[in-house]
Amino acid sequence: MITDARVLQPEFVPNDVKHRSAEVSHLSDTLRPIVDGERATNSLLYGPSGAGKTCIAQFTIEQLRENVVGLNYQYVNCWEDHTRFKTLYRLLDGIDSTFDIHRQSTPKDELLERLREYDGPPYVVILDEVDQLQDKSLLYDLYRIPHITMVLIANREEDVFSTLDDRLNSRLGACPRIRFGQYNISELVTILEDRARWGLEPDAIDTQRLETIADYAAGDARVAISIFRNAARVAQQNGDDSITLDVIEQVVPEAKSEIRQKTTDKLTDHQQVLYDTITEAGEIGAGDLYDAYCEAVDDPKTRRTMRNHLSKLEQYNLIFAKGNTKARTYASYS
DNA sequence: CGTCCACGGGAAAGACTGGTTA
DNA sequence: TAACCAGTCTTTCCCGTGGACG
Repeated sequence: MITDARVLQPEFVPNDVKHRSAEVSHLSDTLRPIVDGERATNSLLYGPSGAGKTCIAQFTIEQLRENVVGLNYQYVNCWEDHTRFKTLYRLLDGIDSTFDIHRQSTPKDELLERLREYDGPPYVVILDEVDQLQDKSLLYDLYRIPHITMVLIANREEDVFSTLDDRLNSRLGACPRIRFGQYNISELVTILEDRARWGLEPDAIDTQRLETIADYAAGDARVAISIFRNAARVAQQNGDDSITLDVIEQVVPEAKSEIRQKTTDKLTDHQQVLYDTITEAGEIGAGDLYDAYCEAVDDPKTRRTMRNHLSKLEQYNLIFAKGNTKARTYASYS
């Protein structure tokens, strides 16, 4: 039933994107100077998850590459590479300059220096989840490298700018910001229709079922595609020749938890214990939480480390904190 | 109103890890 | 093989905050 599994993958970037033409043209206008060999301004894409930010950034740059010979670009997920070193390393990787980098023999700021010395074609870098970047001064360093153009991506623009210092705010604060809203049901349906046409046999799924999926996804294209992919997989395993309503309803929970799972997989054991404890308790204060945590693990870390973990969990949108000082409590989503 | 104190979070020193070098 | 080192994680130290309590 599945004819092309690639188009069902979340990272698949289609040749043609739907419902985002305004955003695409805004971003490509911003990047246009590169076509004429001039310096383009940096930009920020922001909006809720599953609104198409990453997809549109990659799509637009792919388009740009058709017009600019040798244009280099690199996608960096600052969540996965949240330290200064890792982000820089990945940026150098995008221009194949990592071959002789060793921690030992490479002086401290050799990585940045090498980026500065790069004199190839223009270099467009996508910094996804840029609010997760540990050391924001890296943005300033990158800002000062003329041939690098940054496309920043975040959920909320204030997450980015509130953590920048003054000099960065005055520089990046003026950059074009492109807002992405949630998709509505019919937009999600057309997105899924394309994937169905490209990746499934004809008549494997009808519009009504796609609407059901879109409904469950609540505006999040990532969730929609995840439900879609899982439903197709289960239907194929069952030997069905089409995706039934039952199968869709069956995979909704696992599709949604799949996305959360991706997050919790990145947690350390100690962070996982904290997260589980909070989820179990529903809502818990810092003192009780630390006691429960010490009970649950053999070698508890200090309170300060727990606070570091908690703020990490909060950044990951796994938990949220209510109140500020003494009366603060932690609770988990879902 | 002043004191107390649990809490959050910045800064910096220290510990750990895994790969390099002599 | 042992000393070494950069990056990263953890701890220590510390200060500001704001609710509780007399």
